Amino acid sequence: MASKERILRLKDETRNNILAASIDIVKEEGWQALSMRKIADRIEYTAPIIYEYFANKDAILNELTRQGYVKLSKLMEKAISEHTDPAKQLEAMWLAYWDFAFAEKELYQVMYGVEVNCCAMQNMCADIQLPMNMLWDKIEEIIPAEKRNEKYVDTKYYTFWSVVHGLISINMTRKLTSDELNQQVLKDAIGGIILSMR
Amino acid sequence: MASKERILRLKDETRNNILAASIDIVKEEGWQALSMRKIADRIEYTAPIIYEYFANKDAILNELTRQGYVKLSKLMEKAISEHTDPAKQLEAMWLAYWDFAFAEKELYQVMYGVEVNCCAMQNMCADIQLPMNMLWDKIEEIIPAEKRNEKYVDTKYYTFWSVVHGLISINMTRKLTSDELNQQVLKDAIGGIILSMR
DNA sequence: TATCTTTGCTTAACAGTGTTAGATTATTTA
DNA sequence: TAAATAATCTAACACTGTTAAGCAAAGATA
Repeated sequence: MASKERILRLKDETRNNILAASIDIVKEEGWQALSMRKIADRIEYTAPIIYEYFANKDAILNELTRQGYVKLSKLMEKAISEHTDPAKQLEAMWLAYWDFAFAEKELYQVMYGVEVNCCAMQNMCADIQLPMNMLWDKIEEIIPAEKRNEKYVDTKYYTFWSVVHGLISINMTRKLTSDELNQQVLKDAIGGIILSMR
Repeated sequence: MASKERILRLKDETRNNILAASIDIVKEEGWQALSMRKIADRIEYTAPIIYEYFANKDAILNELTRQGYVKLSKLMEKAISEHTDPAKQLEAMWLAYWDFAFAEKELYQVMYGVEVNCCAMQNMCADIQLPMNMLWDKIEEIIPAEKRNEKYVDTKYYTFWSVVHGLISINMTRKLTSDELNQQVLKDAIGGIILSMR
């Protein structure tokens, strides 16, 4: 009767192998290269048996996403445990979040819907850089002459852009923020950064 | 000889039809539903003729991306023209950016690599909400009792998250920020928000 | 006008995708 | 050993992006 357990253990192993193969493929070739047949190749099975372990491809992504959040939670626990001051703890938690994003880039991508857009970022033409330049120049204009230098403008530019783009993409990928909250965050952040520049 | 021009005009029209059909499909069914054959159906041709106008599917996305940046630039010009104070102008520009993102949601998605992740956001399980809750609770802990209420914590939480996630995804989709700049933005923003809370 | 060439467009195909049904093999049970 | 069950594979379907070959109409040339 112990053989039942052995078999269950083997099944569990295969399930893990599927997940491990998936993340390996993604790390080597990117998300768009992940296919059921490629996963099957790695675990030395044919594609249909994957469906004995996961309902479909999305279910695999879902499980990887879940594991990503678990990993992130653990890193945050660790960050907390390394400090006593709550403010320091919070700072360490966000830095852990940052580090996680790049240490587990592929997981972060699927967790938060970040596409590595082969095409869009190319120096396709001037059009793409125009909005960025308009903002950059306006920021430069506002900064008092004595503080004004390229690095400072860059910092402010990316701070603005990060908070606005971040809030937009959070809104687009989940649907839990209220309009009122969005406006609050937006106005506060923009106003705050403008104040900090003068 | 004027017929040459007429024909060129017709070709240009077809090119525009391809782009218009593409964005229509995306608006109706999302980016993952966009296919060459579907585009061809809409413009009443077969798929291969699209390749007379665009090298491949990516080239269509690229052109839509470009047009997105042109639209965004115009909206920003308008924002500038409606104010005289530079700080007001800058604020209006970011608000124009925000409005554009939701008015032209599909364009924004392809311009900035935002995936509408059918799966990830579901209330799949507690694991997903854990990191968020940890951060939320820590923020609540830091805020002085007299200011502490749910709305305020929410605002600060989303401000933190937006700037960190925004900077991460900007880094992941383009490759132009330096490590030094990232750290500068990150530390400044986190430190700034923490200060603003107390 | 009759032939030749170019253009516009389609059909057919290739290699790949996720997914399912049916057949086949191997293992366990009686 | 025979029957029943489980594990696995083959084959297929309906898609995907993309390319090559072919056809039919239009234009140019003689």
